[in-house]
Amino acid sequence: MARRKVLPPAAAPRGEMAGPMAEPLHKALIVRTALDLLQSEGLDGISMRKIADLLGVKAAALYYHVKDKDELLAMLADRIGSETELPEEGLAWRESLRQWAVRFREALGRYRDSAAVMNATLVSGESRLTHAEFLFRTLSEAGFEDADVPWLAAMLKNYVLGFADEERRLAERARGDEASLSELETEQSDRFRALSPERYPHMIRLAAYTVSTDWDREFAFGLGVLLDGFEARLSGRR
Amino acid sequence: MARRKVLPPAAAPRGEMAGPMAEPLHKALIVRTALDLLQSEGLDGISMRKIADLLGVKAAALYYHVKDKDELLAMLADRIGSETELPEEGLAWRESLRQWAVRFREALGRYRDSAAVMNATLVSGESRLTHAEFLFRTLSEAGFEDADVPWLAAMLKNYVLGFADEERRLAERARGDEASLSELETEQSDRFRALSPERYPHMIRLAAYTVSTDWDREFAFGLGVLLDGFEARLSGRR
DNA sequence: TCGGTAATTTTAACACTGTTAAATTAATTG
DNA sequence: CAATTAATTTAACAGTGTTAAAATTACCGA
Repeated sequence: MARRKVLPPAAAPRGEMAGPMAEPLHKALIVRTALDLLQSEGLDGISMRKIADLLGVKAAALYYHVKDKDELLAMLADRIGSETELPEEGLAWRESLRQWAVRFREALGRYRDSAAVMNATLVSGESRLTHAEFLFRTLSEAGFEDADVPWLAAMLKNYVLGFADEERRLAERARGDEASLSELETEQSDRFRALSPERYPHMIRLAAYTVSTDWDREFAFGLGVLLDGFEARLSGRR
Repeated sequence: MARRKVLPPAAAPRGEMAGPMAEPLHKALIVRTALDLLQSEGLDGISMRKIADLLGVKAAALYYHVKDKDELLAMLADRIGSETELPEEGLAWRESLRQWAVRFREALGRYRDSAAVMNATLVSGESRLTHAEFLFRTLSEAGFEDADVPWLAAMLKNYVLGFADEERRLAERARGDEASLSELETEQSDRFRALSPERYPHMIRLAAYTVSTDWDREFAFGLGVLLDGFEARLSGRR
């Protein structure tokens, strides 16, 4: 009564990274499939049953390899984070942090709802811990006070995550506007047309800048602002 | 076959705020109940059926007054936000933004998972729009360039939300550690004991600062850093 | 007061969700 | 080949958001 055969004999080269020598194959396969599903359906579209379907397996089988859906999501988050390469050694702290932020955002940009996935899970995996350690070390060696370092690190991380989320939100709204444009009459941003110009004059005036925008530029801008703040705290003041 | 009687005749004074003259009573009641549930069970514990139970009603009844669970959550977010009083007129921009951030955080602190609720919903309600308008106006009148204003506003908002979320996360972990302390042996922070000191030396050294901490002080610190960044962008550079 | 209409609420169901225990099948080892 | 372990399925539980149709309640004019 031949069943499936998810790479039973071959595969699993073993020893490429050694580490805990842990699970050789299936866990990674599940994560990869879940990542595909994340890409095509978004975070809300991820369910154990759908992942199992994609693997040609019943949902309960997943629980032999994975404890929880939470654990699975944490693994997803760690895989996404793991695509961020740490900056080379020896850079000035500001440039080092800047590069990290840029690359982290790039990694987030490669997957749908990635920021939401990161926010929904605790830091526990290898790669995310490594990143935290990098931030802590860089800030510490830059001369920031010990008590401040964790908060500065959190600020930088949250800036990137917040920006990525904002990006997604606005992109989604843009998509929604397109849809309602070809479906019904409304010509510009649905939501903004409804605003009373007397109550929200500045919002209406400035809304344009949030629509057609150069994301890379704006990300760099905000990052510069934040790092300026860091720098102010380091030299002089306090 | 006498049924309930959710304030049928009396109540609904009408005219206290006029506005769209809209729904007089039930919508507000549902929101209030949902807010209670949020307080006692957290965001994950909120379900239409539980809200209905608390009201002595079947779940489907809610859909006569409310379109969606999403709409309901958006109303929750707006109610939470509405407890932030805007700073008085005439303050310097920095002090004005500082006060807004402090008060917004206070409002978030009054409800459980409030940051998550804000993040899970689009800005659409009265109060959140008013806050956005306030930020836009303040930044605009402070002299920041039009194109930058929306991003600066987003940064400030995201800082407060990110901090509130971090606060909740760490508080939750602290609670988890207490539990495992009285349940099993582990003496300090579960998660950190497991970290290899050679891999994550800085994290381990600095972890202490994230445990027993003065949240108010740290919030003010980060806020100062951020506003320093704003200031640097305004005077001098660029 | 009665009857009809409109405003609400319930009943019942659909199509999902995460998760577990027990039974079953496949693979591996002695 | 037999016995043991590994992996998967079956079946079920308890819950989720949401909708259509039926039942009920409230209201309002005749």
